[in-house]
Amino acid sequence: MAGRPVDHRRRAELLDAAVDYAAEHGFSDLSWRPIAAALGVSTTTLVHHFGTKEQMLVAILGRLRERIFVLTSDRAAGQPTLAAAARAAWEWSSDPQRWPEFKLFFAVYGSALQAPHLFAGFLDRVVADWMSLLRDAQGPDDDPAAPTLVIATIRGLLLDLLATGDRDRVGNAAEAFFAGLEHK
Amino acid sequence: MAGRPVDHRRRAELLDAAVDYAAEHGFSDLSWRPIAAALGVSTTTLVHHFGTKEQMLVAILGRLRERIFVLTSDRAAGQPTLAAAARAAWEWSSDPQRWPEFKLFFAVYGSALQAPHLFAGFLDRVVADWMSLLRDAQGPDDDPAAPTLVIATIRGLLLDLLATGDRDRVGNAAEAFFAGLEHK
DNA sequence: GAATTCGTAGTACGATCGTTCTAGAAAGTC
DNA sequence: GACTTTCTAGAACGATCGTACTACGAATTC
Repeated sequence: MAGRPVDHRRRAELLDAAVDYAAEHGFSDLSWRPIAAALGVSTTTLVHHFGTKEQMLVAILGRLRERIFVLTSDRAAGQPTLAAAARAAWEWSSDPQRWPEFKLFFAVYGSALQAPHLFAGFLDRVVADWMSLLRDAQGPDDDPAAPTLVIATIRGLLLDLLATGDRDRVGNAAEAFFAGLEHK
Repeated sequence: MAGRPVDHRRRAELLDAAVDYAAEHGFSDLSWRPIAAALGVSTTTLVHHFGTKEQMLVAILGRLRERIFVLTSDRAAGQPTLAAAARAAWEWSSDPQRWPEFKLFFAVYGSALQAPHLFAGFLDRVVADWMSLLRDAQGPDDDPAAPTLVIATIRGLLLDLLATGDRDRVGNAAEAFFAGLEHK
């Protein structure tokens, strides 16, 4: 009865490569053939592993969100205060090495806002994940305004940084924000 | 020598209709034929007024940025303090009636981050326009950190609001931010 | 009214799109 | 080795894409 077993590792490998490709070549114009060519496989292989193109987009965006969240939460989780967690998250996120990934993140975010039916899973978790992470660092004060503000500010500053590349101005603004968080 | 004069009003009319169409149907999958059908014209007419599809995208995003900036600056300009200007900008921007326009704004923003060569004009002005607006309200204190933070926070809060629709939580966070701005 | 330019539409071309079909090699169980 | 399922590739399909070409009414100058 059994036959060849499903190779989950292979799918994960292709998915990560697809995320890298999307970060480099953009998210809005993805199509089977160029991705397949870049990954050194046939389009049939991608179709076999991901189904339809829509399903592949959902898989890419899900993996991207997971990658960013896991890496950021490694740095932000376990911090003693909300301000410390915010500072840790910012310092990791604002590294120019992360820029392609975050440009892709905001491209996906924007697309999701205009196609909520397709990207419902992304929109559901894109704020909630971070809220629960930050509220762990927040301590007994359970006012959701503070973590909401931290998420919004970090993302807004990233949008500025990615658009202008002005690390000095944006970095100073971030520092002012964290300082205000601590003296409250 | 002269012939029929160029009808600039006609182009502006079509462009505004195209922006409305993009706000309703999404930015990433725009193509001549569906837009033309929705606007009740032929694709040839659109090509005639806008040139190539890339040029039409640039025109759409330019007009969108202009529309949002003009309308917001009507409310924010002339405010006595930075906090007042920020509050005015937020109160106008967060109105659910504006959501489709801002979803399009962030979709364009995300696409621009991944195609900076195409959307350089957008990226150049998307922060600079607001900086100059807010620094007028800022008064003698010319530290760019404060207006940078205002822009980032408002945009980050909008991202949250548009993704979650949670007006209470995001509204409270906005209020906390403005209160902090005033007592500084 | 002749000449010229603009606005609009219809048609057609080649390219690319997502997807399906067919087929064979690979990796398991019995 | 027989059997079954997965993985991969190639070819082909119909649809849609951006764009160029042709043509004609509208608006203006001379």
